[in-house]
Amino acid sequence: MTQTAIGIKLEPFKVACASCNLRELCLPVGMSNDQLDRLTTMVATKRAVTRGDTLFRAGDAFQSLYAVRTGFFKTCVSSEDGRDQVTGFQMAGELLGLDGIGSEKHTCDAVALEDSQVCVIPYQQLEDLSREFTDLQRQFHKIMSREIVRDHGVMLLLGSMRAEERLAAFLLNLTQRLRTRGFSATSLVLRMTREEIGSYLGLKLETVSRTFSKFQDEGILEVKQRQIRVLDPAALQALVNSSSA
Amino acid sequence: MTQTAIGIKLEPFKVACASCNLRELCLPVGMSNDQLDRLTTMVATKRAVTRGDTLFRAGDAFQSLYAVRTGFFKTCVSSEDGRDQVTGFQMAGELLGLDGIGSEKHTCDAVALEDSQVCVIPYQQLEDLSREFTDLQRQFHKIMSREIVRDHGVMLLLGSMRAEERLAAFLLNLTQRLRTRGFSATSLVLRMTREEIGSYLGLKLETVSRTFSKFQDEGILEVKQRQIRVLDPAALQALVNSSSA
DNA sequence: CGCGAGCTTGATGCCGATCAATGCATGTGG
DNA sequence: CCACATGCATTGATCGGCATCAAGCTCGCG
Repeated sequence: MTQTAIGIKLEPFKVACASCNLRELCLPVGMSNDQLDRLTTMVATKRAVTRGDTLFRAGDAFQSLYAVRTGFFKTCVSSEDGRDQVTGFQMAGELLGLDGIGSEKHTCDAVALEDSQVCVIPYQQLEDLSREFTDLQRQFHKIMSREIVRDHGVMLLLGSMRAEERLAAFLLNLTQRLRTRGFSATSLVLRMTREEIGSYLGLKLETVSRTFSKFQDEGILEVKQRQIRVLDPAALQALVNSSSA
Repeated sequence: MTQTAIGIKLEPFKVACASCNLRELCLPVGMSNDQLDRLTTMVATKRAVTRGDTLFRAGDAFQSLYAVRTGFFKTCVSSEDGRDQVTGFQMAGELLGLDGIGSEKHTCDAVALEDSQVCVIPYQQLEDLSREFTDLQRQFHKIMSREIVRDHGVMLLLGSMRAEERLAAFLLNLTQRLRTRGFSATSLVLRMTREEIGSYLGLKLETVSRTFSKFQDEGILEVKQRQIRVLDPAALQALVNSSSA
């Protein structure tokens, strides 16, 4: 591992997309071995991001997308005044930086919530390669589209759900994504603070905390700081599905 | 104009992208004349949608994107229970249907709020053509990326703004987009009901109505049902920029 | 061991939801 | 052309959920 002048760690060794355990979640979905080799060459650069550091900031020139290899990120936007909003939490296999394509500048901050590693995907090269490989093109478009759909889901949550419903939806989403990655669906460690959860869900940290406590009282969760055990997933699901109207 | 069996009006005549007054807002940005001809061929099919009718519904198979040529749309998602949320309002030059790429099914309803016409963009052909023309590829990616950025802005609004700030942001966004299209930035006719505005902004229709009245009392707006005149745009801007914290 | 960041819990207040009535414009059928 | 229905908007009164303010508490770490 070498260290550049500005402190970004670059790893010269290759991690082949073909042998990455995230290949079924990430860009390479559905690609042939030849194509995977080309993709591997494109994403040769890795970057380590220490907990608390930013991968990119709003305003930075947009050059690359990033695929989370290990670790956990949040993205947040902020308006001219101090207001800011967590727009998402990203885990292994998920892409960061799609917001930057439109204006050729990043429009949000991406912050590592634990020590993390990302594959750097130079955008120009991704464009070139996706003109060659229709599967890559298709997959990339799908990823962008799913991000839009995900955002619409968050809008629904922010626009029409009450605090308990929001937190239930958040936890179900997290556990589902962890399960997809082979982790337990019932036991998890939150990587983010109550305040960050609150920002994402449009709630204050006290409300998040109270709602965790309520869920615990009701036997839905076991909460020990950031250690969460889901005792009654069906109850969470019922909350999300129960129209408050 | 012909009429198909299922009542969709198809217009056989061509409207060339090259001579469309929306070409600087839509897909063709930056393309050469040759490329524009190919694009024109691709979007030969037009479709008319009567006020109140849906262009597509959640669950419909995804085949095409749509570019609004004339008229006005809303898109809305709904959860299994009755809850639903307006996720956007689309006017001339804007694309509809990006949500469908990810799952090959549409995930929201697109409803015409006035009699409208759209250019049908067969997605498969768009993929093919954008492998040929890097400008088209680039522009398409930018449009998707901007949709993501727009959604993040809405999340910020829903997550951290109060009612007045939301409505002010909404009005500023509308007037800005109208200005881009050569319309007055001060005088506008709302195409949507108070309830639809409320759904988009995460407010009840009564709150929207009260806030309009408040703005009128304060001399910021003149409100006559759906006829709006913006008397003091700076006041709206100040509201959006004033951190409530 | 003591500091501090983050979390919990309580008391109070406010913004926006809810419930309810009225007003206003458009359209329809007698 | 009027009577009435219908959909949308306005306005008022009340209520409730979440924010806010304010203490303590927990745990990791120097």
